[in-house]
Amino acid sequence: MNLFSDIRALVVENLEAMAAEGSLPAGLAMDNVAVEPPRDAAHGDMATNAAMVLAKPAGMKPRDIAEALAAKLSADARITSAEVAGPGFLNLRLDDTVWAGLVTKVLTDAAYGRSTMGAGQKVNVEFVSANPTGPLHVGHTRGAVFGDALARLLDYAGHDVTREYYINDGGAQVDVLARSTYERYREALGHAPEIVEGLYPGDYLVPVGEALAAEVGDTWLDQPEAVWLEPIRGYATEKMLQLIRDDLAALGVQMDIFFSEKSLYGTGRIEAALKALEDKGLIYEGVLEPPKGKMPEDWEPREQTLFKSTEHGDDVDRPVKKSDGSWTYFAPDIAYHFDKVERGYDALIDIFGADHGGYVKRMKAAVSALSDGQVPLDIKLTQMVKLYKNGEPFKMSKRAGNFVTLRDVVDQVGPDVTRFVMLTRKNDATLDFDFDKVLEQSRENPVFYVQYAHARVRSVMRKAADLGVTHVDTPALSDVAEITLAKKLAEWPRLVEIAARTHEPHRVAFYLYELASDFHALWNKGNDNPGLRFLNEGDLGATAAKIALPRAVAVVISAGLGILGVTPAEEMR
RNA sequence: GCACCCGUAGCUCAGCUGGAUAGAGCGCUGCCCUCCGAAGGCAGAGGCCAUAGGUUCGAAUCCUAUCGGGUGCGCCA
Repeated sequence: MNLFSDIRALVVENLEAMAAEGSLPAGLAMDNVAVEPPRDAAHGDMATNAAMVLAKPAGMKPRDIAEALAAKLSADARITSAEVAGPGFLNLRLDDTVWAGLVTKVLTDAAYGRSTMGAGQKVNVEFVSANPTGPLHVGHTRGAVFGDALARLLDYAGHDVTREYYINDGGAQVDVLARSTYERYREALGHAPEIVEGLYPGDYLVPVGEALAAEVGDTWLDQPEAVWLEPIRGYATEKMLQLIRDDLAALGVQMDIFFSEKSLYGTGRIEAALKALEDKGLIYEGVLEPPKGKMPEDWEPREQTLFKSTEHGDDVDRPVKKSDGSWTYFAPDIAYHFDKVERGYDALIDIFGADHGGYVKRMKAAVSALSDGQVPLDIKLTQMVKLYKNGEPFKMSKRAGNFVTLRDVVDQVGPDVTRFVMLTRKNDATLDFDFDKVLEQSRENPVFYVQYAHARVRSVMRKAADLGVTHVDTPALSDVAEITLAKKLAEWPRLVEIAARTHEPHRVAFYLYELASDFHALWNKGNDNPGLRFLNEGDLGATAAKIALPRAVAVVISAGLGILGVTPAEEMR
């Protein structure tokens, strides 16, 4: 149920009645008719732009349409007043019982806020997809949180969501991993490791080397690389993947599919994907122009196999084969996305770090070409996370391989705080993450503020139970603070749909903050006005009615936090 | 040089398929605890929405240009 779409339906219904009566031309498009919460509460509870939108096509004055519509709408029991305002807005006021009914709805309908707008569409969300060469760092953490929250949001809005991780295990970097592991293996057998430039220096490979030594003994010691590279690569990659899985689990992220890049090689799948493009006349041999203004030092014109991505919106065509005939990175990526298309998803979403922004157009071009424009691909970029400690920038020593890992963050502040904070900024805005401030317990910290509201409600519920109030009655809402809060609850289903449509889970976090704010305001009003307190020891019947509103607030906060992947707090400690 | 993202209060940021007088926190000023959790709340001050044009009933939002910041730009993944 969505009160705004209910009222919009009512508006449209009456406009159509007007058309039937001849007071409006027939056949007008109603698509742009909107019913929205007004920015200013003085303008009523809801406003519709119907008269302004229809004035031109109808060839009528907006105010004339608005007044005729107002007269009709007033007949509905839910609407207490309909006033024409400004250039032709129609401001609607709803009966107090509507808000009370809404609160009851929140408490009785477990699906309140869920949307069917997804209509069961199959959506694939690919995120993190970090190279399996080490633990996840802060940047990956943001991608992981964003992707998982988006997946939860889409699920909540009625989509059939698959979470997927693309393992880059086919390129040179897993060879580097193998060599780095080999040195740790030698180290475990009592030899000094030679971590030369270009190898991964991180000590997270030490236990891997030890485990390997324990398993195979000295069989590979002093053996040529050709002997051990492949088995160690497989071994180390598997270990790294396990590490990554554990890291994600610590954050509360669970992938449905781990897709191996390697599985695309030697199986004809890359060839098949490129064949599909070739059949559409999008593959050719050619020479690219050097980029203007920034001439690479060693530029030489060379013929390579190119994908005509410009046919699908890219700026230049992109190579799929290097001049030596081997695949570029882009080729398996095309094959991977081809696979996703063939698996029958209705929509694809990729989440990249902002440093991969240059790949957006070519990837979209590839999917557009491979699906004949049938499968939309949305690519969301997550911006950098800047770390701070006590207001000071937090320096990472990359040289020693000591970067701040997902584990570092989760161990220090916990998964709930990590997740919420990472969602308090739009995905394409840089995020400041201060290890101290995110744990601060003040209004400044949205995590705390929202959790505090929830904890306060739970506290009230515990006390109500102590008083013997076990049921909840229909509330009688009269004070503006109560009505304001109920209206905020009414916005929830609408907000879910907007957030899901725009692929922006941060909107949920901001909404929860606003909801908490309205709740705290009502709470404090109870300090001055005992009639607004939720508990009344002398009147348990009144208490049963009064606790409906806060309880509904907790229900929605809990649902919203669920989308963010955050556990609601029962109490603050 | 080209592409993408960003530019909103002193600071950090929201702002709905284009809607009315652009919002919140921090900071600043002044208030509210014999009262369900004051870890909160109320009120005030603070804006040429980078700049200049355009589209229309209406623009922070859409288009063009300029300025400023970030990211990326064939045989790296």
